[in-house]
Amino acid sequence: MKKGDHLFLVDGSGFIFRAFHALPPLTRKSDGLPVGAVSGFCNMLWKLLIDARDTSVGVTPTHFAVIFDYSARTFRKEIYDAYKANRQAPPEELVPQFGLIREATRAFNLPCIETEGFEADDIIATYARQAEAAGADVTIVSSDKDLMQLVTSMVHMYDSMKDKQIGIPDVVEKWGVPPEKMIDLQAMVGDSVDNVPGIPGIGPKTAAQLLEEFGDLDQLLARAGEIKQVKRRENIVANADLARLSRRLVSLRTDVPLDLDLGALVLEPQDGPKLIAFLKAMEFTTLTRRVATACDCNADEIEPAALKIEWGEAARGPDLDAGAPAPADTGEAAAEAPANPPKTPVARGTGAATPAELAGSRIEAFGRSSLDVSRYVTIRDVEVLDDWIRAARETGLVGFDTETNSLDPMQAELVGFSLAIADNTENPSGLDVRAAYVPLIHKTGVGDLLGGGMAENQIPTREALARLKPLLEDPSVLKVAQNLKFDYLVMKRHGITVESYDDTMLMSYVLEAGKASHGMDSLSERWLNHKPIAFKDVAGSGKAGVTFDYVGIDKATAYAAEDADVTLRLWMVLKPQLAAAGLTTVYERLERPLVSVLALMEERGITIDRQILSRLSGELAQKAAAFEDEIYQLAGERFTIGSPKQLGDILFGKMGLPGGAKTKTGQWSTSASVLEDLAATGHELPRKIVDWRQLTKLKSTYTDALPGYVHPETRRVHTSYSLASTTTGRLSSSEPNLQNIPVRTAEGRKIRTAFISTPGHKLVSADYSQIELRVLAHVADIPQLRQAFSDGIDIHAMTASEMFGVPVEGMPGEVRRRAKAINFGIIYGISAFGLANQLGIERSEASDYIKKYFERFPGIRDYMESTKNFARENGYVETIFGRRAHYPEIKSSNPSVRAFNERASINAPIQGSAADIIRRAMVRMEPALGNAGLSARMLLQVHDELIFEVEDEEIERTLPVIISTMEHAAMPAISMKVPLRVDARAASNWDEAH
DNA sequence: ACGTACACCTA
DNA sequence: GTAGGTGTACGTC
Repeated sequence: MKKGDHLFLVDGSGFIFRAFHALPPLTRKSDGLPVGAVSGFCNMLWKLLIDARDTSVGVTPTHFAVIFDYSARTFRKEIYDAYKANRQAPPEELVPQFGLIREATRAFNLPCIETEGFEADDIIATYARQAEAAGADVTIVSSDKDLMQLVTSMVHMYDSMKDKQIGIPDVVEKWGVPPEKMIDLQAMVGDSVDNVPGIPGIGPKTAAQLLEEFGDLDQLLARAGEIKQVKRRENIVANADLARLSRRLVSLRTDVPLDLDLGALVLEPQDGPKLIAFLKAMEFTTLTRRVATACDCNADEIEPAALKIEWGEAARGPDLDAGAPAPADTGEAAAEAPANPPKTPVARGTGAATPAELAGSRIEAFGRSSLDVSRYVTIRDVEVLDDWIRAARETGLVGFDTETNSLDPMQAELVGFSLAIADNTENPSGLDVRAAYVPLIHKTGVGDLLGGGMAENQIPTREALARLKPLLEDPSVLKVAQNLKFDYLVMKRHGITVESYDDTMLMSYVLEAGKASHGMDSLSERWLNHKPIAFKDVAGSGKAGVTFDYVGIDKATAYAAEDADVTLRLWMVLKPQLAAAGLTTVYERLERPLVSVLALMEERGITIDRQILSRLSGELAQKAAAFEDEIYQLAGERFTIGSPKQLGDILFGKMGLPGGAKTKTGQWSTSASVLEDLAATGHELPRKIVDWRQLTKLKSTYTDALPGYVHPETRRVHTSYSLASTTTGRLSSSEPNLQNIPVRTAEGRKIRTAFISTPGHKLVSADYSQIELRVLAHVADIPQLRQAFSDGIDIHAMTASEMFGVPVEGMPGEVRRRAKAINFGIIYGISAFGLANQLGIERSEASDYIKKYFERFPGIRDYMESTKNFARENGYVETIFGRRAHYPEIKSSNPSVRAFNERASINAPIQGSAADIIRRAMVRMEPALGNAGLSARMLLQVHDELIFEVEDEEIERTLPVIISTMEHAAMPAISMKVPLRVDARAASNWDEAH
């Protein structure tokens, strides 16, 4: 084992315990063998392997072992006879499962490890320390506090049930002491379950406080006389020996003799048939199906394994006859991860051996297939609708699309919906798709003044939705949509929360960000060789355009059913490509879960105070008008100040001022920087233009426009986030864009005061400090940067000090400003031209700075070079989580196009990794708040900042949850080499909270 | 009515 | 120097 390797150590006994208690006790195989714990264990292990496997970078385990307790008789029992004496015998139905679980582990092709006389924890400790010494990272899959003493910067724990990483800060947060003091803390506190005595009257809080004061247990025992509280002092003095004994009991041994050395723990590929044979023997149908899909095996052709453990009639528990026994599959389903679509019927029967082959054959097959428009049907009564829904349930897969009368999902009314089903019983390659449209509120007539009544023979919306709801909310049926967030919101507003879904737009985004667009029409042309009917061909456009409820039902069916059909076909083409490219984890962890999170945020919206905006607008109008008068005076005529062309004529023509830069159309530029330069040479007019522009910009874009976005019913502003419109993985916000609300100038900041909390609440703003520079320090592994961030030093001052040899103390502001510009320049893929522009210095001087910078930080130059080379070789770059950003023009023969692509590909891993981190934080935020019993509502995201609305009384408890979730968001996939820092504040408006 | 250029707001 | 979105002017259809 070596540096860069990653060892996963699964606490098998802990897994069994949790699996047993998480599942209904009566889960049995058809012959009565209880298998609930086995089922839970297999599901948890499978999920862990899948979650960890698919990414090409980061957390991928290279070594893996599942560790079990051997027997109750351990060395601790020798030390202390009462150890674990309280422990009851395992429940009767668990006994036969221990052996099965070991068999299961071997069926997964994983080392199954136990050593006589030692507990699983000791084996884990031994392996963890050995791996750490070899320079490898370790993840201990357990949430047991007894293992927390092992946590270091290299060794983390991972609670797979809660998907929660436990690192040093989490231990400190939970117990009040760092991991290395956990032994002393446990020794003092004791453990009633394991019968570790501890010191009476000392709990975790007191123990942490005493350790803080005295350093460690030995010091405490030696100086116990100093403790003021009489009772506490007496307890400690009287029980000093018990505390020392307890310490021996809770200290994990790191010298357990091991049969297998680290090298033998190398993670082997799954043996599909072997695993399936075991799972079939256990009658775990859902997991069997899922594994078969992942391995592309045909489970029907595999014989169930012969089990070593049989369960005879005589051994049946009496409870089995008492009530109806639950089928084995029911218990298994209860342990499934909620968002995991269990059925992928069309994935089988193709004979493809690898994901890449499957992807290739799908592309080929679907590129040739044609859509059978004649089979599209209009559903006009519930009986037929029920038939379709039943078919969807049987297939476990359905294409879904909504039709509405507005592009704004917060305003849209549901006009109809369509379903597409893959009929794979006749055609195993899954090409046979049938689709239907269900019109709900189509009108007759053209919607003019005469109105036009409701068209006939439509299912009442209420009735149709009552039928549809169980399907959309059924976790065992996978719903496939294009840009699902829209449909998700529309359905949510109709009381339906879609569960188990895939989004073809997001799949395309993960596969091809930067290379191609992800709209349905272009996806269809690209992958299906089919041009779908254009919306404007059914609904018209412009003045002649109508909303979809005024489209005739026949035309609507052709359009809408086709959308569902195309979506389902796209899914079949794109899904295997994710696996083939190793991008499933990116899609499942960074994209798909954000659909519901963002939908929720958009639905919540944020309150704006229109009075404040209206007052500001008036002030801005007055000030702008005053400038206009002065501008006309100075220009000697009236003109359209907002027209760069007219302004250029005045400045550079009539007034004869020297022109600076040119725009790309050859006009003289009138940009702020040009005008600033002119102002500096003593001209009055340019300065006034700049000021006028600022005022009118604020007025038109913000104070005048924002009130128009207030929702008539909610009275709040609901932005729309786009998940798939940037190359790097950032979100974007529009209608209105709430990611560019002014903050830089005092005048602009006033607009932020109009974003307010509802009564009894505050807005909380939490933002990452310097996240992109921290990511840079991590990916380029720059010692000085890592050190500075670890020490909490001003990073720009440090840079300046390194470069110019100026001490940080008393550094002139200008020196720091230059270093700051350079740091930003680095992130943007620095060029001498750009840096010179930014700093207002000569290109040659900027060039010298860059040279100097690279001398001081050679690792940055290396990073940039290797990133560019990677981009040239692969056509894309990757974030630390494996997200790809494509730059197909990086080899352009045009030097400026090429240089631009090089800078962008240097920037993308940095910007994109930061974007991935906050995405992970957002995905975890809702459950984190929920688990903490907090009602805080996440409202907005602004790239490195999250804004929440929090009840006044909950603010104090909420801030640490938000901060911790954000700071630990990279883990466990990535252990950052620099800490992430988050600042958070609460106030009644966004300006003060920020 | 729609598209492009320019300018300018954010991280 | 990176990544976005929007308003205005002004061109084309």
